[in-house]
Formats: sequence, structure tokens, C-alpha cells
Amino acid sequence: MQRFRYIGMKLTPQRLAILDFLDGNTSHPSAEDVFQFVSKRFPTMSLATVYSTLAVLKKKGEVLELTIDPDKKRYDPETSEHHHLICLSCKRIVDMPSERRIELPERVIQNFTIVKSHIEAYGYCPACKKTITV
Amino acid sequence: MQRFRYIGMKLTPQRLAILDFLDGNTSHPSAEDVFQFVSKRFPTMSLATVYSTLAVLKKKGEVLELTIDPDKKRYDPETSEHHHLICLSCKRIVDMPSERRIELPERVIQNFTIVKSHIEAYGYCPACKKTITV
DNA sequence: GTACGTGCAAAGGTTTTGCATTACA
DNA sequence: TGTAATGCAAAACCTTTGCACGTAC
Repeated sequence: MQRFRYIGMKLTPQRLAILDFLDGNTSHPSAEDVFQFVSKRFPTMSLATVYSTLAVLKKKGEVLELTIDPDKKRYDPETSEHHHLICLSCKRIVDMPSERRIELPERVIQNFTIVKSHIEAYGYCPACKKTITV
Repeated sequence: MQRFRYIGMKLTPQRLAILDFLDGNTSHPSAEDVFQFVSKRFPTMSLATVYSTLAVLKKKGEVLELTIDPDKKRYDPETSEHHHLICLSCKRIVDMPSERRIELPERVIQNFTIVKSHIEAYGYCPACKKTITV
């Protein structure tokens, strides 16, 4: 939670609970996932509040909005450059540390101004490999 | 259109129009984009038919469903392994030929069974660079 | 002729918006 | 105290589904 202490947003109990859930979370939760967790402590919690808080965090660069899951947006509190492994069966998203910067062709760099880039690798996670017939 | 000739699906006039639009198309259109184009020739065209046809093509491996755009799915008739440049301003998606296979860390390959992987590079396209203050 | 595609309408799921109430700073 | 967050409901989107009718093969 240290990292969220001075991010310049009003810290309500609901927001603290959201930040508590997100800090160090590597599960890449959806808004609904966040809502489910925070609802335990705040039964009157609203999904709209979750979305609103996530929007603020995204704007402040404290979370990334992932567009990997075709069904819903997912959020990642790990904002340093890294890559993702996605299980085609259970949709689990696993972090893959960035080994080195991705090299892009020279003519690409000259045309586009690249801000960030990452790798998405799709496959089957250890748990699903055992049970699923691909 | 050659490539779609023998893909084993009933070829209705509507579907031929969709295939005509997709073949060689590098704009990564959404279902709505496809619908807009095909509607010109078939005013009674239904969005549901577009979605249904895209689902069949996806199943047959003739198009890829891209989850890059947070607002809607987009489709790519180029199914060979390649990467994407995404303009953060106009959301244009540009193909980037795959130079070599992406190397992943050894321990990742041992755990996950990787099926495919690609790079997503975000930045500003030449047109937007000129007009937008980043 | 039959299985399958089409088109319309309705429903489903996620995300956004409006607004009155509440609470942080 | 004033500005901003919360919570509820409704709306906005994209996408899917059900069903009667029509058509490719």
C-alpha cells in the first residue's frame, strides 16, 4: 500500500479497500472481480464506484487497462514494462518479466513514435494442460 | 478472393460481399465497419449476419479476432504470424511483419505450452504526430 | 429437399452517465 | 465548508440469441 499513499486522490475507505486489493495483485482482475472483493467489506459498494476509481488510477498511471480478454477489461497494478502469458483455456493471465527491450525494425521506429510495447503469448497453462484435450 | 473459394461454407451473396471486403484488407475493421461496407450493396443486410459470418471465418481460421481495441473487437484477414502497431490517438492498427520468432525465456516455455505470440507496440502514427500534442 | 443462412427483434453483459446524498480534506 | 466521491438507477454500447422465412447446394 505504500506506493498508493501519495498519489493525490481523495482516499475514502472504499478506495483504500480497492487499493488494498490491487496492491501486489497479479491476477489481472476485472472491475467485477474488484467489486466482489470490496463488497465483502462494504456491502453497499457500487460497481460504478469501482469503475470510477479504476478510471482515476488509470489516468494517474497507477494501473494499466488490459485489452487482452475479449469479454471484459482487466486491470494490472504492475505498471512497469512486462509481458503476458494468456491461457487459452482458463483465460488466466500471467506476468512474464521483460527480459530486454523489444527490438522493432528501423523503418517502423522512424515512422511511428513508439511509446511502449509488449508481447502477448497465448497457450495453455500447466493446470489446463493436464485436464484439457487441445 | 481466391483464398476464400474453397473454405467449405455456404457462399451466399452477403457472405461473398463480406469476403470481398475482407480479402487483402489491412484496416482491421470492426463488425460495424464490415456492416457499413456490405450494406451499400445489400441494404437489408443485418449486423447479426456479419457477426455470424465472422464467427464462422474465425472458427475456420480465416480471420483473427483482435482484442486490441478496448471498445470493440476488430478482425484481421491476415492470419500469418505478424505484429501490430497501434496509434494511441486515432486507434489505427498497422501491420508489422514478423521479423523472427519471438524468443521467450526457457522456464516460460517449459511451463506454458505456447501456441502463438505477437508484439503490440503503442505509439503515434505519422499523421497524428503532426497534429496532436502528446 | 434439407440443412443452413438471413434478418428482425429482443436479450445479455459490460461500461458509462446523471443525480441526489454523503464525506473527505 | 466546499469540492469531490458514493450509490442507485437508467442508459449506452457491443455482441449474442431465438425464431420465422428464404436460399445454396
